[in-house]
Amino acid sequence: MATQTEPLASRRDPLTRERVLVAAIALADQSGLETLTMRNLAHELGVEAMSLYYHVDNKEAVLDGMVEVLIDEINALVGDIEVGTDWKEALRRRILTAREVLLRHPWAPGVIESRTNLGLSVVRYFDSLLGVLRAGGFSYDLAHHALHALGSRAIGFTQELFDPDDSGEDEANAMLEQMAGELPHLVGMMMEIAHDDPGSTLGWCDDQTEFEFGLDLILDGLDRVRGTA
Amino acid sequence: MATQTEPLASRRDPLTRERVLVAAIALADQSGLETLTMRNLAHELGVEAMSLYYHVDNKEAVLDGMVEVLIDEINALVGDIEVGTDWKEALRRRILTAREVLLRHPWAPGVIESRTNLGLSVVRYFDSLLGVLRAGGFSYDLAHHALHALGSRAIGFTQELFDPDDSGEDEANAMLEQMAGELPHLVGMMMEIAHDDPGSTLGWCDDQTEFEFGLDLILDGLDRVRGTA
DNA sequence: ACCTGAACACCGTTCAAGT
DNA sequence: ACCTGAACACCGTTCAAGT
Repeated sequence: MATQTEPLASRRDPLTRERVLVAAIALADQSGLETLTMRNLAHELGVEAMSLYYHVDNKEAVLDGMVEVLIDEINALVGDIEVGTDWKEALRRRILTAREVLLRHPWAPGVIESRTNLGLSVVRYFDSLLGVLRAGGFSYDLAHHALHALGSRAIGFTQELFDPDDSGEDEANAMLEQMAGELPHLVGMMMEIAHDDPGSTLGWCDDQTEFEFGLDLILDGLDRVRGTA
Repeated sequence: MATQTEPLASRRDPLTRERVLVAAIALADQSGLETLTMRNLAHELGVEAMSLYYHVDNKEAVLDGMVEVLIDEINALVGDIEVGTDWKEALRRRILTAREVLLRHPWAPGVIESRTNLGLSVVRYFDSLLGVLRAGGFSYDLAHHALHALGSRAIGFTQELFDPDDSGEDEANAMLEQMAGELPHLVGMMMEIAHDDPGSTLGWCDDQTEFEFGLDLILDGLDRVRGTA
């Protein structure tokens, strides 16, 4: 326990690429991606902004590296999951494991989707998914389609179009009621939900439930086309 | 035809919110989203940057408005599609119509996903999808799950994780070959593709085919759970 | 009502210079 | 080898002022 109380890295330790990336992740986790500026990041490391450029090409490289660190973490967890017994379960467990990691880093989905080309760790992750599919009897061609069909779900997230945890909930409800004539099905749905579970309207979506519903829908679909083709 | 040769709007016409949004879309279409700055946009309209703020709250409002205009266009096209004969076909046609519009505006997916709350036009679009599902016999609850399962596919796009049209293709191929030992399934897939269709490796994905494959997989899946539940 | 000039508080980044 | 200070070219945005 004595070693635990030591600081992880003294302010006077020389900077490394690794330390920069870890600090960037911590900063984005705690304060949000919009406060991740080169100046803030440098300040967090007890250094001037320009020092970062000695260890990292530019800000894009920082974002690339943050994703890399995260997916490496996923790869480490996912490597222990056995392949071959049941491809659907093996894939499902990998994806839900990846999701657990990403859920701890709300900035990750947006940053991942903004990368123009993904690094080696993501390639490794997809190679392992491909391995599961192949072991499950998929042709390369069908496995390729499968990964496209899963899309970002393959690494454990979907970008929700309407994010409910925002403040504009009451406002949105008011809009809906006012538009009752123009949006008949939407208000019908809201009314049924209000009836079944009074008090909850827009905040009722359980992201994890929806994610697993969609995931299982696709996995079951793939199982069927695998049998057909 | 004489009226056609007249400029759409004289430089001296007073600015309107509408003209700002249309110009913003045109600028993003032609030069990419990164060149859509308030200054550039103003210049395009023959005006100073600060004049924009008289018609628009801020840049976020411009982006909101651009999405709004786009989805309104989709709604107009989609309104003519009949409901009721075959829900799957009706939904499919709506989604593929939306996709056709979005494909003309490469910046749209990213901007849509970056909105914290979507406007009325998107709500209207989803109401119409809900209508199709209801007419097809879906309960509100199942229809709700269905829209979540479709995610951004419901408005016609998926964010591709690896976008192939970029310049780094040869580089990526070189990486793959070097990593042959570590990425057995990926190189196996590449080799099979190279064998079947020599010369094409990373650029082989047909986005439209993959989109429709995934879409049909989900629609078929929904058809089955509808029967079950 | 509609537009502008000057200015502010921020960015990421370069470059020559320090130790 | 590693870090810094000053400066540059950009952002979005405010505010008082012009017509």
